[in-house]
Amino acid sequence: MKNIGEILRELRESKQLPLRVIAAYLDIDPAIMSRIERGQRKASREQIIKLAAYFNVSENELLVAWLSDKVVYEVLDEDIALQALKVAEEKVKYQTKDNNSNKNFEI
Amino acid sequence: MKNIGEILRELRESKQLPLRVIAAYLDIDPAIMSRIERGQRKASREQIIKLAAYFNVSENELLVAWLSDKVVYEVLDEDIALQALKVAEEKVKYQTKDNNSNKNFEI
DNA sequence: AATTTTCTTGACTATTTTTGACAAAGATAC
DNA sequence: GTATCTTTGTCAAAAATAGTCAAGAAAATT
Repeated sequence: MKNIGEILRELRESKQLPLRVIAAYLDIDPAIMSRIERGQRKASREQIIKLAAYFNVSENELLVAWLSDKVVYEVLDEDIALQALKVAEEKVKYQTKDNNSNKNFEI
Repeated sequence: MKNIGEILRELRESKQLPLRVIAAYLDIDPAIMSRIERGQRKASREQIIKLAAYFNVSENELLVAWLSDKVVYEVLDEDIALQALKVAEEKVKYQTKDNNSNKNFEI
């Protein structure tokens, strides 16, 4: 299962493009793009969407890879990671079924 | 499924304690504790641990409630939330089985 | 092998987010 | 109706994030 950085690097290399070109497209420094591909920086949601369009790949797939990476990063050093993810799933399911219960996530 | 704020509030009210007391124990302003209970502020990991000890409840359970809330908050406005959580689970499982593969989560 | 291009990294800055304090207003309890 | 408790708005400090720039390392080209 690839993380978003690996995916982006493979997409770019498959087109034989230098970081410079992608970075210019996103209007950021190549240094940042390098770090994103190596998993040292997080891409923003908007950057992922632009990249999906650029590479002409499924926006959803790319966003899932990106968001799941963010989640993994959030729980990674916890040994209760899996437990927490399962509970989070329950909470998300519950919330989407009953839209009224957004009550306590107002942060 | 209760979120961490509800849990903390119920614990406190079951002991009939004012926010002031818990806040003093955590060395924060009661206003902050109020917001934590109402889900408007995130507690820190350390605060949760202290509270588990204070209320004499399972630290693990409290941490799971807390961490899953954080995860839910991270994915909440995405309609790919569930997909992302499932992928995140896979990634976490994979990572713990093969410790070598921390490679691309170095942020 | 030398040169050019690309990539990576470290140091620095700016911006945004988070965290907490304080005070005032709103509830509740007595 | 006074006192206590809770909530909310605003502000400042601290921390986290996102970016630039430049120098060195690696890779590709000639």
